[in-house]
Amino acid sequence: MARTPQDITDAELAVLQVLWDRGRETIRELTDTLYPSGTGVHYATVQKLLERLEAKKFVKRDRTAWPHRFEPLIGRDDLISRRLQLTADKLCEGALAPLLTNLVRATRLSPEERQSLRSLLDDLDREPKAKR
Amino acid sequence: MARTPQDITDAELAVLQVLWDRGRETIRELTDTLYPSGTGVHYATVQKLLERLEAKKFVKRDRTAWPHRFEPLIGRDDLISRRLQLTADKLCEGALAPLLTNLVRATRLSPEERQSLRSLLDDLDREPKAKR
DNA sequence: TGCATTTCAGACATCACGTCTTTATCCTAG
DNA sequence: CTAGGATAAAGACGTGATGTCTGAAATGCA
Repeated sequence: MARTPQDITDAELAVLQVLWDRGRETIRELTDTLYPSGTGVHYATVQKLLERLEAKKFVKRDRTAWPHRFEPLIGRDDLISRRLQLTADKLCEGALAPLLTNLVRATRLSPEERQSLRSLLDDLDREPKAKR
Repeated sequence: MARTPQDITDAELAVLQVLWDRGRETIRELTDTLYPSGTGVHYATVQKLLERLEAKKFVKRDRTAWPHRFEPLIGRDDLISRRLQLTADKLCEGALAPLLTNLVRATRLSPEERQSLRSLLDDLDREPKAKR
């Protein structure tokens, strides 16, 4: 059984999280955020992680700026969707509905959350094929 | 950044899926199912995967039977829940609600599915702390 | 009792992934 | 314009996860 590498590894995700929070950042800025007490050894690590993320089209590198600036090409929601689909593929033959049911049961939804979920469903009723 | 091993690997999951379908099985039966054209080389592989699953408490080995019989200790829904929580931990600080919202948006819910989801929510309104 | 099957313990190869090293390139202070 | 510091680029490396396989001991059956 072939081993399938992860789409985004944990270390890569840590970098991505900072990019989601802060937007356009340089390697130096990212390194300082990720390793506040860093001795400077970690710069190359962040650099390599960004290089891999760029190769996988998850971040964009602006080479016109100096030093280069990086920004995410994938949003948090996009990644959530992707991970959910991967889970569905492995456990439900690709169907998302079982995940949905599971979540509704498992989540301790507050009345407010239930209500907002209902309005979300109402929205979907109203715009069956709208772009959002 | 420490690498965290998976709870259940892909190969282990393949074994577990058969157990979910068929219930109590021997290594031989599982091997024949997983490798229909198997030359018998795979027996030990399945054996090792079951050994690891047992060590992680995901399957139970009945040593009174001969040959030993295995059955799952974790259900498909349990694993779905676990994987969803892991995803939430990595991407939403543990909160499941964002996953739920994401799914409702992403899934092409038919009107019927929306309706059954609504009644599920109604159930939750009615039994705030019931056992199910 | 002999044989086939199963059990058990462990070895092994490959690869993912986080980290580090080295060299080339670029900007800027003086 | 040059020297020095920072950055970019390419690659090497170690550890560990994971799938697979080997060999020997144990067990049941003909």
